[in-house]
Amino acid sequence: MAEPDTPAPETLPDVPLRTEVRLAIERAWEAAQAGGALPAAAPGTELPVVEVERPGDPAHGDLATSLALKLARPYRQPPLRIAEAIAAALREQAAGAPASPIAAVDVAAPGFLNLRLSDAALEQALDRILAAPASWGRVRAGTPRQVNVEFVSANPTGPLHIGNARGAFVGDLLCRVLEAAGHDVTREYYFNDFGAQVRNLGASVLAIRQGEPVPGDGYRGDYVRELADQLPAEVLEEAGRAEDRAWPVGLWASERVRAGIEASLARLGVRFDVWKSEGSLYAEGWVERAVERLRASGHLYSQDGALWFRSTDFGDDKDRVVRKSNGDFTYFGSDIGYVTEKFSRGFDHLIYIWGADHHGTVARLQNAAEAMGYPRADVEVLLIAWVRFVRDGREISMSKRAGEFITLDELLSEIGVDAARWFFGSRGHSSGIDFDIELAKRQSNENPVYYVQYAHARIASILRKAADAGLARADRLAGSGLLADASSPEAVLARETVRLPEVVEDAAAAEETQSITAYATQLATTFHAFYRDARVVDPADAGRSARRLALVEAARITLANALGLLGISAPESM
RNA sequence: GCGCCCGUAGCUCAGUGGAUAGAGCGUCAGGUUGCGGACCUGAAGGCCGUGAGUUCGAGUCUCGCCGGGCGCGCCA
Repeated sequence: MAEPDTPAPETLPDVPLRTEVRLAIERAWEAAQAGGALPAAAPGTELPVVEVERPGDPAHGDLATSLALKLARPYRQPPLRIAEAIAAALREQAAGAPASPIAAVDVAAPGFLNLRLSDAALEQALDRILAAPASWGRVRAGTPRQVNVEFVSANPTGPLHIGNARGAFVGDLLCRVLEAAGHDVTREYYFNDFGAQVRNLGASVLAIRQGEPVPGDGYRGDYVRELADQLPAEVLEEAGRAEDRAWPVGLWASERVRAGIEASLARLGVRFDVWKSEGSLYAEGWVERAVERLRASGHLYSQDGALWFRSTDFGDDKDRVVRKSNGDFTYFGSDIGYVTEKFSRGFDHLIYIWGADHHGTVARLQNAAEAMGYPRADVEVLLIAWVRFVRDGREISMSKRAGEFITLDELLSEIGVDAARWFFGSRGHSSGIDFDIELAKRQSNENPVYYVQYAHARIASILRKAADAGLARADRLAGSGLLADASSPEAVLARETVRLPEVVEDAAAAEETQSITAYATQLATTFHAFYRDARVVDPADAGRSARRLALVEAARITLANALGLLGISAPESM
């Protein structure tokens, strides 16, 4: 086979190898069809799409597809025969294209196509990592979107507690993954500066400041006392003149609390692009206009002095009140205005990250969006399952009003940001979690996150050792013969290292991050095995050392970028 | 009662309809004259809640049942 022309690595398209292989299979399928090796599909049957997966057993090659099995019915032919026909077309294709990523094609019963990647393709991928490390793991989305992700959105009536942690991490991780997959993401925090709870907070602060008892449904907790102590004289004076004394104090207090929340989130590495206040939706007329839009299209009616949305027209159990008989809009009314406001900013996809206890309100939001003419699928709600926080076997209450909750800041001082990010990032958002604080503290030293970070630190140490020994890394692996032995430690590590873009692609498509933590753990394991079997720094063989240095540097970059995607640090030493 | 989510190893959890169901922790037995032992090798441990169905193929899809969680306001 001729030496393939290697384009400058920085100009290589960031197409995962898996995607190249999928496209090759599609072409082979078409060729087999056109060449008469495959019959016409039986009428009325649906043709499958080509899916390529990593086989669990390395003996089955690097990539595999069950396409032939799925074609058996439409083609009314044994799957093995179909597999052979596509395999033949693939081999012919690869023979005619020296740069083909496919080195070998095998057919396995009952009809799998098992493929092995070429050394040249793997080496090129490694060179691409070394040439442009910062962008490694970023992929081009099929259809890039302007995505608005709204999360946390806790009312600024008290500091964030550990119950808010999951939503904060899940939201931030999702944003990072979507960005890596080529989408344009805006992180948004929606907060209530408008309703009764703000006044309630103000009344509580005022009561404490004036030495009166806190109202029965008021807020307690140390932070309320601190606010009372810090309440400036001018706000107090203003309250004294106001008809509703709690209101100005509440506004002042909630802004203080909001700023505190922003600072807490910053310590988690979570930053928002937009802080949107509910009051601004009214001030700018969004709610009124959205309601008018629903009215004009016949989706509203009046009853008992209230204004109702015909949610049942869209399959809801009951209609929903938009404006109460006292003239105030409901929370749902604000939501309707907010949807239009978000779309007006040019987003084509909205993601809301809500606690599972809000699931009952999902349908009405999507129904209203649909009624206003927005695609239902572009108003997506991810429900985060409940985290049951336990200390010494006893559930911890998270009530702000009772004031006996654990704050986010306290949690992080106990287990650390990296461990917390890993904990939430490695679990699906829809399963309930029991979180035992004491257990988490004890296990934080055994946390897999340190295993991955250790692998990174170990490579960094090797690179330092190599520099001390005056060994340089190879500037190019393509054509180096590094992978000549397919069962060598080098080949195993290389195959694992080049997978990152596929993992990112899958994570973004699934809107989950577990695949990334799982991959990072796997890559760390593969590296540790490599470390055991292959000495990198060896002055007696500078050439081999140079190639291995390039390989472990590619693995290091991959580990660092995988951790970076999760917002987790990749230390040079631990 | 209705709706949504969940049920996988002792524990905490992964598992885009594909080949022998995985990881970490825990338990047990081992490993270092050399680049970091926060490491490595091996073992034990599973009727994937349960019963049917769809499929060439089901932990994954459909339906029923059992168990757990959360909702079912002119609250936010």
